[in-house]
Amino acid sequence: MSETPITVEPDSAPTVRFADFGLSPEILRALSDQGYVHPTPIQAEAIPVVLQGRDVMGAAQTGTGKTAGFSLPIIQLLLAHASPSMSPARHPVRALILTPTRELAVQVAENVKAYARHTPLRSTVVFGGMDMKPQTVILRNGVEIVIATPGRLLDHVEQKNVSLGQVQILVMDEADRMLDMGFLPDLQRIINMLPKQRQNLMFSATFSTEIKKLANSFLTNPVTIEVARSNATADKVTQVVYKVDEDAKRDVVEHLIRQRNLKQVIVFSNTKIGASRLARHLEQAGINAVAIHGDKTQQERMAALDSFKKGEIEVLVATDVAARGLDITDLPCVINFDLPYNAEDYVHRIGRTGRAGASGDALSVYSDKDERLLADIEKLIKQTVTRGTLEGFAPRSARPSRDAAPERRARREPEGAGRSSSERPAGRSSGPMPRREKVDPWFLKPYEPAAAPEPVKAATPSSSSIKPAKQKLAALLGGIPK
DNA sequence: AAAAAAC
Repeated sequence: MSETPITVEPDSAPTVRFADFGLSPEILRALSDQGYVHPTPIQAEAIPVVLQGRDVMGAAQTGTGKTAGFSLPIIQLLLAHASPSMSPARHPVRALILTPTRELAVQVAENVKAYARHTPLRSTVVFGGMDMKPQTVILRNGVEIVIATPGRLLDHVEQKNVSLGQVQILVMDEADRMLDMGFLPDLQRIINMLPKQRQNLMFSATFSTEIKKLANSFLTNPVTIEVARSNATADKVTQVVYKVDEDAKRDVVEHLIRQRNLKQVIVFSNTKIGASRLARHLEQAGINAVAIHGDKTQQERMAALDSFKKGEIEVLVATDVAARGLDITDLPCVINFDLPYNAEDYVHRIGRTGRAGASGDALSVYSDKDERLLADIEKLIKQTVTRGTLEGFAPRSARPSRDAAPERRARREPEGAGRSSSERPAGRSSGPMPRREKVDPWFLKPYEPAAAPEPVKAATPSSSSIKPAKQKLAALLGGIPK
């Protein structure tokens, strides 16, 4: 058979196929159902190691195919090794996969279900914000694989809907995110319920000191798997930042969406309220936009994601609930309405675009006060981001925004009073005043600069602000039994 | 400083 030779990278390994791993015919059939033939790098590395029963510490980001990297060998292991015959339960939980967000749990569960579809293995997903009852029925009927967010899983355990005493394999997905989100105590409680003898897989986007400590405390002699850091993916993403007046950010985002005629874009906001307001602003401007964040009901969150994926919605305005994990593929563009406080999150956010070989744009708007955030980001990604200029954008002069919250509008001083936005106290736009008695609202007083524009403490290391949290974490980590 | 996650 004479094939036209194709260009191959000089030292690329011979092409591996899923069929080479000794996976069962049922699993291979599920893969071919989906048209998968060749594993991604992390799958090629992880599958054999997991099949050997080894613990794994994997550094991999979303979009690398890590879900299949752990779920395929797990399914294989569960098929190959029968459930312990002593088990009183007919279908004890044998594999437990924990994720930091509900949407990620759903997504992982969909994958697992698809890969296991031709096997007798049952799986289900449990997470908060939804009725307990349907989950309870499924758990009580018995499942081998559970995908869960920690809080709701503990709830089910307490109600004796599920027992974790037979778990053979534990997966912690997005472990760094779990730590960020303060899941450690829950994780600790869950881990204490599992058999001491088990296989552990931990995946994390970063290899921070905290993650290494966590790995040391509950992985046994793990194999470390690391695939290319996402900094490399940034090559395909064209990044531009626009410095604008803080109060003009919403209009600028609207402008960018119109100017570029964007039909599928995620806009990231640092706050839930900011996301809601921006979505409403865009809606009122005639752009089909929906907000997704943790204050929305689970039904709303799922509906938003669903209709965005279907293309019914053009703009998804999201908090970092959507920064990681969500498999919204190949977006042409991502916009940061706020620069993220964690530079790492910038990488995750822009990772929503420029995937699978496609190119993408990551646009960010920021204002004076965010210079430090931008500097942190550029330091992390080791490149300077292009400063863009807005063409054809006409700022509306200090126009009171129509969509201000009613209570805010009521407090707003009569008439524009011709005060430029830069004169306003910094706190105004960042949230409502504390609802306490004897309020002495700023708008009743003549304006004075807020406590002298904070002197720039050049000597302060950027990590100082998160040190207390780190110490607390270290204390907790020390408390995990080996 | 804010986000997420159990009721």
